[in-house]
Amino acid sequence: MSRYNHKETEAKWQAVWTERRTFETREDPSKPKYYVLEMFPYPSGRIHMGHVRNYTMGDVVARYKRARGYNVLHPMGWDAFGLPAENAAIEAKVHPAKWTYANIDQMRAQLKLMGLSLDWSREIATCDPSYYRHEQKMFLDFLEAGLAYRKESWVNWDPVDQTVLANEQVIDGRGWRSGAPVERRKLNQWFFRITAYANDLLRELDRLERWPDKVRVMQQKWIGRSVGARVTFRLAKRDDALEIYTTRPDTLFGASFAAISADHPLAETIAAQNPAAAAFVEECRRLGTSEAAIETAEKKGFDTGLKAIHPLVEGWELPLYIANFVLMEYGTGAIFGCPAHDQRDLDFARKYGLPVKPVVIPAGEAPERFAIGDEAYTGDGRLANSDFLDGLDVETAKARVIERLEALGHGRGEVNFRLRDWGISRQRYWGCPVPVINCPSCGVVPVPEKDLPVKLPDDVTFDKPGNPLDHHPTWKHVACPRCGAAALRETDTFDTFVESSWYFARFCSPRASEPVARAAVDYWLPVDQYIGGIEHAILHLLYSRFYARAMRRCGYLAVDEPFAGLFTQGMVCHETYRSADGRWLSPAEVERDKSGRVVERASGGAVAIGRSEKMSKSRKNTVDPTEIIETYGADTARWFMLSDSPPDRDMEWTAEGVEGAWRYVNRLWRAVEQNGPRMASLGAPRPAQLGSAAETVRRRIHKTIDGVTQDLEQFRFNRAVARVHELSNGLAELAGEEPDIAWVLREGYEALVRLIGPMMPHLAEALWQQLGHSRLLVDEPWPVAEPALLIDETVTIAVQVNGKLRATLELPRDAEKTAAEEAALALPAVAKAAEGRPVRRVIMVPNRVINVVV
RNA sequence: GCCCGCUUGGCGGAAUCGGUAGACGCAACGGACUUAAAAUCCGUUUCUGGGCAACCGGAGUGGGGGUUCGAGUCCCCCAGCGGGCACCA
Repeated sequence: MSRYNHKETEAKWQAVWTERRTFETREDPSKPKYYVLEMFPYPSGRIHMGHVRNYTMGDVVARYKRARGYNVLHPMGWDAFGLPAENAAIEAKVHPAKWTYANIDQMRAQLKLMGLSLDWSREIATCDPSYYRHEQKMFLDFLEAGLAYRKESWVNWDPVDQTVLANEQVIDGRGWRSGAPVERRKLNQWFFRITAYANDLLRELDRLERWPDKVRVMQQKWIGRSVGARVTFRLAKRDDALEIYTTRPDTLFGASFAAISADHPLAETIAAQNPAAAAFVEECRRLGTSEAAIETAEKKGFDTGLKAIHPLVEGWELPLYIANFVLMEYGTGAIFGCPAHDQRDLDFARKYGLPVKPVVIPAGEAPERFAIGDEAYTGDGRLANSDFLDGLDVETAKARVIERLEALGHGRGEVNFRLRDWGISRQRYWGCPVPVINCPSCGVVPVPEKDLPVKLPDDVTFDKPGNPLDHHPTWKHVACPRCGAAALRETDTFDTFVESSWYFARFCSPRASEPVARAAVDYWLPVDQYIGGIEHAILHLLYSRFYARAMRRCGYLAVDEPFAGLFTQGMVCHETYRSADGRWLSPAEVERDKSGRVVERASGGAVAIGRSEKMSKSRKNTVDPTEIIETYGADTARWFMLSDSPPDRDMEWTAEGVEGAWRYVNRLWRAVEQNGPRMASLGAPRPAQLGSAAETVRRRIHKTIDGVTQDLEQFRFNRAVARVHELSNGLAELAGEEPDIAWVLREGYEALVRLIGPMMPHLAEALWQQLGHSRLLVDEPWPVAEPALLIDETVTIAVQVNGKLRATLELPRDAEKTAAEEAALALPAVAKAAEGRPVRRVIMVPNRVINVVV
């Protein structure tokens, strides 16, 4: 008997698929389309297990949908701009382009070993001018449409990476990549007007039914819609006024102060004349948003001496503070403080001895007796101490106040969002150049379309910090396209999230001379199933949703939502190992000794086994996919990836688990080979009479087909695997040489092979051939279960007494209630459990349970 | 602090509508084959009491309470773990 040779088999079928261009796709209006996309990789150098998990899942979906008759688009490319390439340039003195393309070559070769059903003819790399030129073209369109703009603004500056970070890239006050504390700087920056779609991006989340709720909630919070009012406070003895934003206009009569952000223009004006104010503003800036968060923020303020006049009560003046807890980026950068009903305002009021007057009284409390202690009251209630609002509930009071403010010309209802415009400028080399020219007399001039792409220069140096494009001797010096005068090219490049915000559209027509070919995107978009990590739940997915809208406005697309279905996979984890002296050890560096203890391979020293964590270089708990594929084959790796854990949860990679998967591959191979002679009735018609054993197994076969189909539809790969195992076990037990047995055996193995096709494509293809087929399995349709075989003729019914299982009963399906009851009551176990008590009730759930209540 | 999710054998997990808890895999143990080992095959494996045994009983899905003929599943309270947001006015 031949042993299964994964190397030969996998190479063979990969070559066959490639030669036949099996997975190359084109638009075909006669077939339903299905676009499967996995988040494309950053070409870091080598693929990791996270990629294997991601692309295995995508491939199962793609191959399954293909078998179901869909015209499947399943492309792959490279998210190729980004910092690591520049770091490599600095550290290894290799040009970012060279480094990137070498990595791409290596990773492409690795991915090809996995046997993925990818259309490689559509491969794109975002660092290629043939990709980013279109991005530049669309940027010019966005500029014209008012969706891109430049403004001077405070930015998050990463002092290590020497670049600007989007708010989304600042985590706990630190740069998401460098981990360095972020500083604040004021720079001229390019932005995408994502806030223009804030409402739409929020509202449309409800319609993304095939997205995880979790992701929708995260985006919802990120967009952060709040309903309130903008209120004007005139300033006493000055001719200007202060605009504040509040969500609690109903509490205006409980005001005791007003406060502005240290970054508020008024604060800057005051600081210019008052050194103490300037010092306080400086302190706030230094602590910034980052430190404040870490310190759980003591509320601090500086009394400007100015007075804000209450908009509803003539003559009521409130002190105006500069306060460290007021954010310039939200609302108007100014607030009114109502200490009784806002915890921050209360903390502040207690510190500076300001009045605390409750104006919302909870039900059951008397207005004159209700007092605020250390906690602000933020709940519901009736208004009091509030003039014309007294006695109203909160919602009505809000509406009434807004009406009054509008009538007085002192304010209006306003909706605010937490979402900020997307800052896209980066002071880096390895990104797409912003295609504009800064002319001393014309200002910002777009690069004319005929001059696109603005290519990155190759001859750059990385020997000093900052932007190599800025240091380049000639690149930025150009003539103004408008007036011809000497001008400077913009040296900022785009945030790399820009490239990944539209690659899904480019895949539809990857060689088009325009950003997208309209017919192609109209056919393929939206992506039917997108698969990737939860870490992109906000940034990438929100940016892509914005981009689709922006592209639509500029006439490129007809869809707003790029991803109709989203699946977020869990991480791949592994045990961690440490030597006695605290060194992390990789799984390859440890082994089990004779007594079963885990020891260091090199020294035999003791090893402490740590908990399972996400595979990472720092913990050294990584396993190289290529080594696994070399040893066990791609099918084994894929099968194990799918087998144990639900795909949305973290999974643990174990050597034993891989071994188990590998055993199954071999067991199946042997089973088909060994049963070859028995199943030799190739293509024979079904025998007229099937024995009961054969009949039973047939039912199992068709139930498996049905179950696996549903499992794959619902991303329950682990259950699909379990069902395949079950059927395998069932077929292995099928004994006898009779024609009916042989026939059913053949039906069973054929079904099994077809069902594993999407999961273990090489093995399946080899077994399909072994079973005597000349067509490729990949071109075969998905098996269909015979409905009649999904329903059993007899059922096993649980018999309970008072809800406790006492016996089971074999009955014909859909048995009469009276007959079933009689049979149940006749059971000795029932009589025994009843202990002579009379039967009070019998509850029957057809085909499932009979419960005798005594 | 707020929001969300999770908690089932030694382990990963299964149980679609409230209806036989523990499918399937891993690990472990016992046996067959072998000079031996590996591989393979067969069997046992939630805990617990009784029995040589087939078997008979009890408990059991993080803890406590509730609804129900019946709860892993629904409701309330609590704990632990994980994730997201976090001065957003």
